[in-house]
Amino acid sequence: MELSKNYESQAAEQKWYSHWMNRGYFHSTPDERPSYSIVIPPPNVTGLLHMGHALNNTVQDILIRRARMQGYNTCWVPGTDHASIATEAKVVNMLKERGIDKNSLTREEFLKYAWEWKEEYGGIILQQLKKLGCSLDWDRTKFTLDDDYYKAVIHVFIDLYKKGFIYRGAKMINWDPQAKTALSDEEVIFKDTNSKLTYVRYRIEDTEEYITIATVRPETILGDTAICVHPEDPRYAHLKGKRAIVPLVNRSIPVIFDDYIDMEFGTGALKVTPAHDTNDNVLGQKHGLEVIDILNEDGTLSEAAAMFVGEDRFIVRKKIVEALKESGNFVKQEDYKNQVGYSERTNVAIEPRISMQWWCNMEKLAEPALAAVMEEQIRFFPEKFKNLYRHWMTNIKDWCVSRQLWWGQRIPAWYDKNNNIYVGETFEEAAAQYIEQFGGTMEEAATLLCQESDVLDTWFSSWLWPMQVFGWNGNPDSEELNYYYPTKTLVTGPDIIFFWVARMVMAGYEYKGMKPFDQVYFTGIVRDKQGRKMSKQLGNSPDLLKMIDDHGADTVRFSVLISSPAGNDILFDEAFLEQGRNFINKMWNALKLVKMWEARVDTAAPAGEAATFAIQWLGNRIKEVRNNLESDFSGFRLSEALKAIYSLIWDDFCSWYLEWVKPGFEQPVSKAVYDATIVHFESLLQLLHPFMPFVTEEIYHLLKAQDEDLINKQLPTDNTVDKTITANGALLQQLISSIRDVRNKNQIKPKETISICVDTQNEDFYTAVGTILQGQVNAEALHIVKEPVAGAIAAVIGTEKLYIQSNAAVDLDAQKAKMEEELKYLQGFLVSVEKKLSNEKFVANAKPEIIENERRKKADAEAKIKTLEESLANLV
RNA sequence: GGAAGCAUAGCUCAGCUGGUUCAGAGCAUCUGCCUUACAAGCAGAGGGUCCGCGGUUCGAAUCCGUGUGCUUCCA
Repeated sequence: MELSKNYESQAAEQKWYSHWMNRGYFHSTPDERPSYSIVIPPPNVTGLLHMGHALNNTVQDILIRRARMQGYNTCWVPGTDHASIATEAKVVNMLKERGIDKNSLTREEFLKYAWEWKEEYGGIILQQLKKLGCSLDWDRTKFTLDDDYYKAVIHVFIDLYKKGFIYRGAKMINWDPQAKTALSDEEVIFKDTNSKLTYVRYRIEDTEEYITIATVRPETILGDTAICVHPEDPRYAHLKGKRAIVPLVNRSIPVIFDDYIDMEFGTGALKVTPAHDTNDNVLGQKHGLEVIDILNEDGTLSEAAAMFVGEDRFIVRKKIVEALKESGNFVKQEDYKNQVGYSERTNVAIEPRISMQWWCNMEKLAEPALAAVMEEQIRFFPEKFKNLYRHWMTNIKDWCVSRQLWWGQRIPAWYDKNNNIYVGETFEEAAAQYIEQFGGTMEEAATLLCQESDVLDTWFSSWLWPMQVFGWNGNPDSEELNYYYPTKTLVTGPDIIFFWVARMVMAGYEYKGMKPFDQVYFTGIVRDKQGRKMSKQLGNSPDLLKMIDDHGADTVRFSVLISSPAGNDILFDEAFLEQGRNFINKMWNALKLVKMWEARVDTAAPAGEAATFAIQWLGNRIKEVRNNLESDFSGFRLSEALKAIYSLIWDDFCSWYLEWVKPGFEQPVSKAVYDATIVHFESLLQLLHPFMPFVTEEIYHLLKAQDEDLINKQLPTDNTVDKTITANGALLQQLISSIRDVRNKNQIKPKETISICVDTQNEDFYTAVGTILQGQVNAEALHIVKEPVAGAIAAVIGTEKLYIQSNAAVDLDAQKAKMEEELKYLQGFLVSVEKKLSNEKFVANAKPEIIENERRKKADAEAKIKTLEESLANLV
């Protein structure tokens, strides 16, 4: 078969993905094997694949593919969440384009359009994950608004309501005036904002005295219901019991005293607007202040403001300053930097607002969830996130779970005329409660009761994800659920540790009595070269699909992973793509070499001692790396693991092994060598497969006709390493490199042959691998000697004394200098080792293996020094 | 204002339980090679007071304290 010059990723990726799918390798059903399950962090149904997803999902795929090769029954569950706000915004836009106003639609009509949108555009991201090579169990694809899922969420809501955790109440919330919905604290992003601090004076009632306050939100003056000063502030002590007049609206408000006030800030006097500021609200409650809500739900001023009614809050902020100037209440304005909350979804400034919402008390739920992480029943990687988690869990606040939207699980509560609440799975259930209390028929109840129009926060559904994807609701002890739950590993970003991770742990303990996962690996955040977070606004996020088309999924996976140390942020640079491409090219060329040998296999030719050594050496190196991978994986040091495999393939296999066993030009290759090479190549591909699944599967099948696929090939468990062989390999490498260095330094042309003499204690070693050594340094002869060789370039490698004969002029001084430098270093080294060994405290305190190691170092150094000294003495 | 993390080669970063076979990788630089798998390559080389200071220890890039600089989270 003719191989193409380069690996062609597109064809191979399509071929293998559909092959794997057709064979059903990704699908899992419970069996006698241990399970290894992962639930995908469900991407937003409106989402498109970006670098963060690429990292996150590549990591999950690596874990799943490796587990599959280790004999686990692997199950990786895909799905999306309905993302209330984001989706509703998309649908509203779609409607706008069609000339339809959302407000003209009934809820049912709107939801019809929403589902239409979801069917057409939702889940694009799942198709994109296929491109990336993700081995997800597609038969299990879940959506947080699926019927069973919807019911599960409603069930949990009702249960928590009955337990008294969920309640309805008017509180200060974060209001998004664009999406016109409440947001949880976690959905608000605080940003440094350039504001203006406006100083305004309020006249003290019945006097000509004024008190000056400073505010960044002068428009809220219209809702002021008090002025507050510090009780110990001498400047204002005389105002006790006095009242002030709100400018423009001339409302009389009390001057109150509270030590909450920071006397240093501004003028030390604060205007209090309980309806529009969280802290003011607390003050208002404490002092029994009136609450005047001057804003509408869209951020315009309401009738209660009495001025600027219907105008936007930001416009009023400017206009009111003019009005204050006219009325003589304006004092001054200065620039001021402060933190302003913005909606995570719509990016508009959040309006603190008092609003009737549904809340979930979290304290009880948090207890077992906190303990689980602190006591490491659930392990966090990196561990530092335990602190963050603990901090949040011990300061947990009630969760605002209602959203003023239509897309989502509608809160199953009905109200009567008097706002009594009836909660039930269905209208009938709720109505029955009403009838029991007040009598009447179902028909009558239907006209009297109306359902809450709000839906639940999307996170209120995704916190059930690890359970409900396995059909928890209605069947909480199914074989299926018990087999896959708890899942093994959760892979997610630290930015949703509160939104999602913590809440899943709570739901897990509350509803399954068990943790949802054994361990959580928090990946880093993908940033651009300049360290900026990748975002749509900055436009610094590369088009991932284009990248996959251009470079291949394996290359993209490689580039993302190689730069992604455990849990640290990664600075993505497209230069990593080049490294990945070159790596694939390297393997492809190795394949070409092996395929060239295929035609020249000689069944009669013996492997020979040298090639046999090379085969054994590489076999042991592979085992060694396989051992190390174990710990890299258990600590999620995936970039380290990939580097180790990369180096094993490029350096050990391609640069050393293949060169060592390579037959001469157009020479036959021994069948034993050929077969062993194939086996080694396969082992290497297997190690790499989780990281780069397509190219490895492709090469694996091109190597020879296979009766299984690489994706399912089981990793060997015996990894006992013969250290003598690996040490001999290292020595051989060192000899080769050193002699090549000598050639370079002495400007011996590559084609010029040399002759080597060696004074050694290990004659057998040279008998075995001498041909390799000669071939690698272009030496026509290799002799064992017992005496120094005159006129040769002398070099000492460890305890081997080498003499290199060539046509090049011998620079004795240079050699001498080099050896003396080496000797000096070794002597210094020996002194430090001896110092240690003669230190009683060291011998008493250090671990035995450390001491043993020091003794070995001492003997080693002494032998090397002896050899060097002899060589130096003979240097003439 | 509270908390955490980071500071290692020109650049981007590894370095897991303290111990000279760990001071390392990729890119960049220099030298020599179009050697019949690979110039997307091969063979070599140079380059670092492991941020400053102090401490613990027989021993510190690694642990502790402190200063400086940067980043992030929370309020």
